[in-house]
Amino acid sequence: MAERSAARSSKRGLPPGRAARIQDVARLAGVSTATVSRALASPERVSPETRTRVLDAIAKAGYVPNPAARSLRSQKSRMVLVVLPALENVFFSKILRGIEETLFAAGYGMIIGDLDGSPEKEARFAAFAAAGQVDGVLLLNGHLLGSQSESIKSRRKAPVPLVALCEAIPGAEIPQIEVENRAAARAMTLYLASLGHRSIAYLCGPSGNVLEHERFRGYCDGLREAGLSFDRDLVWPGDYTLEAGIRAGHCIVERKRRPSTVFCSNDEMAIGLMRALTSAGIRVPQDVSVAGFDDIEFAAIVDPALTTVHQPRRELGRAGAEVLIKLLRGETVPSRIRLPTEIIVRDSTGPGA
Amino acid sequence: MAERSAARSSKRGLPPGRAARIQDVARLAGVSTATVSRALASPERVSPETRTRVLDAIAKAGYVPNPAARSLRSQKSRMVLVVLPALENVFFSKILRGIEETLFAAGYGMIIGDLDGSPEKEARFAAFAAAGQVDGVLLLNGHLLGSQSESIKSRRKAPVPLVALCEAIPGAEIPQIEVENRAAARAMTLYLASLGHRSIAYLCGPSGNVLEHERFRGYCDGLREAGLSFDRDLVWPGDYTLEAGIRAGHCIVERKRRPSTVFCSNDEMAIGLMRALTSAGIRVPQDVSVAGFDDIEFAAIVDPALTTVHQPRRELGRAGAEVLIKLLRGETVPSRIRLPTEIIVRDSTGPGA
DNA sequence: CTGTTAGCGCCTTCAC
DNA sequence: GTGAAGGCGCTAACAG
Repeated sequence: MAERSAARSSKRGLPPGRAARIQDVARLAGVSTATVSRALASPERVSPETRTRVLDAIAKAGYVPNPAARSLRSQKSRMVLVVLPALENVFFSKILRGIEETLFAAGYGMIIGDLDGSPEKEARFAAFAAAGQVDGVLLLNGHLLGSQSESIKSRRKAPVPLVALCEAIPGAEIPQIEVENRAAARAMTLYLASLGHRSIAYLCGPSGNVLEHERFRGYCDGLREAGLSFDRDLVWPGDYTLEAGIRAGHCIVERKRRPSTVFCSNDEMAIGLMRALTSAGIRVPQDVSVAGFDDIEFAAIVDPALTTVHQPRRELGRAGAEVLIKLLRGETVPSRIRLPTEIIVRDSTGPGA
Repeated sequence: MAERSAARSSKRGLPPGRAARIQDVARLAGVSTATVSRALASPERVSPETRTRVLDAIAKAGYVPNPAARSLRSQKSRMVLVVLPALENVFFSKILRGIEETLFAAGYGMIIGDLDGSPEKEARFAAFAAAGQVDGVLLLNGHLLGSQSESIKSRRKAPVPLVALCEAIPGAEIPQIEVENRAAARAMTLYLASLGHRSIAYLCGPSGNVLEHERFRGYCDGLREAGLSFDRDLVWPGDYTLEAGIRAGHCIVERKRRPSTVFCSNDEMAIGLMRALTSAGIRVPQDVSVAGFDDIEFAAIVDPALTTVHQPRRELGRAGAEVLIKLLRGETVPSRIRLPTEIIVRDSTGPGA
């Protein structure tokens, strides 16, 4: 191959059009390329004076190691793939922030894979990870990427370390980081009961969602402990969207026997619900109390401000990234981390009848 | 180097622990590696039967080309760096979505660089791009990355194509995509004037922000065209945060002479402002009208629903990504694209006194 | 402590 | 239409 062999000619000085390579630095410093490499990777293995010469040469040449070459040689990309179901969902932005800052500090880059409900995308991200394009994968989507589940089931070790964030992935033996969903939902239910509410409705997230399942179980736990009976009519379907909340609100308006409080399994739905109620002249919390889950930024801003379960989202992201980084370093990690939540009492909940 | 020469031994069948390489496929199909490569890159240059054999072998081997090798060889990474000032800012999520889907469709991956106000991060992202880790950069942060400005100033061509999104970068000769900020702010100001308002206050974004400057000029344009005089006392400092809106609200509460309407240069501030006003018993829009800018998702949900300027955020992301992709393909692109906005009239604005 | 050397896996020119 | 072979830039093993 002679494609660009001309550029290979070894004159002194830097050809202006071309990025500096390790060779250029080596010549400038009067050492071998191996020494340059070592001066960068393990400075202690190089004599101080040589190191200085090399670093000077690097600065003079404006040398930046070529990541593709590095990665081909070392079989490491120093990149992590973060897979999420819907990028525009505001719930993820703070988590992403926590992930990004932690990865960055450890010298890793973050590649975003937005699933967008498309199996084609999912397959390509799986292939992407399988191809060694990334050193690890952080899953925020509640399930493994198509082919990964097969390779895990078949007992062959996953090609890259996987860590699940937010939504536990049942059956998969990968580290999982999540908040205490069940305990939090239980605590909120108990809190509502402690206000005197006897009919506590529950607005569900999408069925089949693991995280949702946990929250629902927490709600049941809470009812039981408060001595309230479970009423199927008080459990309404939803899907975490504002619209689901609004729909649920309309249902309440039409009902004769209204529950005195509605516990929504996320804030978006709670906000939509409140909006529908107040538009119809039903006062929150005087007529109906409403509680949410997540503590998104706008929970504090809506009127009335929403009582909800606070999730430490940034910490969640940090914890997930930290676990993955440890895994990449070959350190052992806990198989499951559960971060505590906190009930934030605001103005959307009041005493029950 | 004998590190893993053992694994290099060429037996038939796939050693289970190792990813398939192009060699494996070539052997399986009984052709050379060059033919495999061609069958993938330019199928028409390979005979149909050979192609079939190769594709079968690829499927059987579960072969996925190694991106690091590809990228080292071709000097292309098929990755784009997206630089943004603050990942947790909900304003960016839909833009990111538009970017991601467009890049994905074109076969590019998206790496996120969250600036987080840290010069260190900025420097590293600049180095990252300079190192050829990515084929192009999409800037959402309103300025060039440190070293980039130098290399552009010094007339050396930028090492990778750059495209600016959202905030124009003055002086930099790179393609810019943005919404009609000035025209939109003018239109909103005229709309407020058309409602009969004579004292239209303006709550600013951070000073020095280019985008903010445009909006402010649009506000001035609007005042002039409506025959209203500019009043320095009606221009208040802000910084795009909810808190700034709340602070501005408190100021209004304390004033004797209140403006009849406040045009906030983003929705967060408008929402904070409304919250502060209603808490103090000032009614929106009966006592004071409030308008925002951006049309974030919650603008439609707050009570009263916010009148604001809608930005086509997803399209913005798409357009930016498309321009960058064209640039990467060597096609010519317009130096500036301005996407139209739309005034969304909701309930936070009413007739002026 | 430093230099020499052999590839990492792929693509592409050149030759047939 | 296909094969042979070199090298993208770097680092790890080995030798000194």
